[in-house]
Amino acid sequence: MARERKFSLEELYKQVKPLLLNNGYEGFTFSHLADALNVARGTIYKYFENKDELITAYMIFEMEQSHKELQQISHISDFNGQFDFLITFMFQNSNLHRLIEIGKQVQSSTEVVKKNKQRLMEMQIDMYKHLQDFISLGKQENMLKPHLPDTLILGYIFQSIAIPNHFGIPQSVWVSSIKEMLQSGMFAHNN
Amino acid sequence: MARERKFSLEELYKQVKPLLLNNGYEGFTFSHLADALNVARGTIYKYFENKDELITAYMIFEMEQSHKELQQISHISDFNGQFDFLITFMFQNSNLHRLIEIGKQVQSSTEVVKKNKQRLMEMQIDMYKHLQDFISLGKQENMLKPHLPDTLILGYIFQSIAIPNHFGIPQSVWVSSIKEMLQSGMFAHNN
DNA sequence: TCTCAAAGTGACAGTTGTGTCATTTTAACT
DNA sequence: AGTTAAAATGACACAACTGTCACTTTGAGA
Repeated sequence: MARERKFSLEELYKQVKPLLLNNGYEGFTFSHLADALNVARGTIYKYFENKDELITAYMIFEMEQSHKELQQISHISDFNGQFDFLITFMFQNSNLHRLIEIGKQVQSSTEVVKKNKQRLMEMQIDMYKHLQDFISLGKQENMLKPHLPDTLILGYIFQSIAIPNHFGIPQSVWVSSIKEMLQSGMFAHNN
Repeated sequence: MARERKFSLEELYKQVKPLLLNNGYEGFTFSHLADALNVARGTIYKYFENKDELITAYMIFEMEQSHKELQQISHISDFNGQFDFLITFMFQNSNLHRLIEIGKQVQSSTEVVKKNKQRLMEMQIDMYKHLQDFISLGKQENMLKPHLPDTLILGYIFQSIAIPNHFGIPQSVWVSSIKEMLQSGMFAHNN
């Protein structure tokens, strides 16, 4: 007996993404989203109590996809393969980073929001565990410098996608340069 | 015949900084700032037409200080000295980065705002020139790999300050690890 | 001590966003 | 064709921020 919905949750999330990335947490409004969905603002309140609930729910959705993708890393046996996989993963999920930053701006208000934030936290820890295994493998195989802090190694890999390519250097050059930089740094080894 | 002012521009800027860093562009309001200064909101309008004008003016103020500091780099003759100087500079100006990001959210509206943005742009270019010289020197002295794009090298150095030190690794270890990472990467050179 | 202009105030009108809810629309199922 | 419950709507009350401006306060200088 139910009337057909004008939009699915997936469609909604798809609209949320650019709005959130372009306007940030504070700049994101139900009005904008309603416009993007060609729907009255009130309608969205049928599915989400408020902005924080919507945003955290969206983040979980986005995270779940990335998480699933990243899990594939454990099916690769050698370190070099994992390293390549991780670089590719990063470039394919380049805005995940910014979304996480935006997510930090959500103040836990409702019980639901608290639960969502909890869930997100768990997912991040879980992802981190996978990456930790990657680092461990690298150090075990004597591929990574053992004295560098794990968190710095991971941080470096993740930050590298955020480097702005202002001068439009071709993607292939850019990516291979980043790989080289991560592996052996910027100093010429002439000494 | 003028009455004494309740706050100086410097005092105002000092209050702007945390408000902007904590709440972002959209989250920054004249009300908050007025509260922080113990002043009526209307008072601030005596000095700034609107939010964009205030924020860009503040950015110029902040930039000028960093710029002056960075200029010292040209007094250092050798590349290694400049490299060390730059790392120190970055850590002392760790939020400059975020401020520039926030600055990008300012839509040019007034004529004054446009001028301020223009001025900021020029300062950034000027700073970039100094850094460009640094890279050139490094390549000339055969210290830096000649095939890596200059903008990537610079980007890499600047991103490194943004790596979150979640696990509270001691500052000295952190900084020296970052230096090593930049110089020779994360791979053990065992082949 | 008086003057006066700069500094500061707070009330007003306008805009934008929030959350609610009584009402209307829709289509699947009798 | 009629029923019905989910889906959608849009108006309402409220809150926060913006920009303006007539007015008040203040203290340096005549």
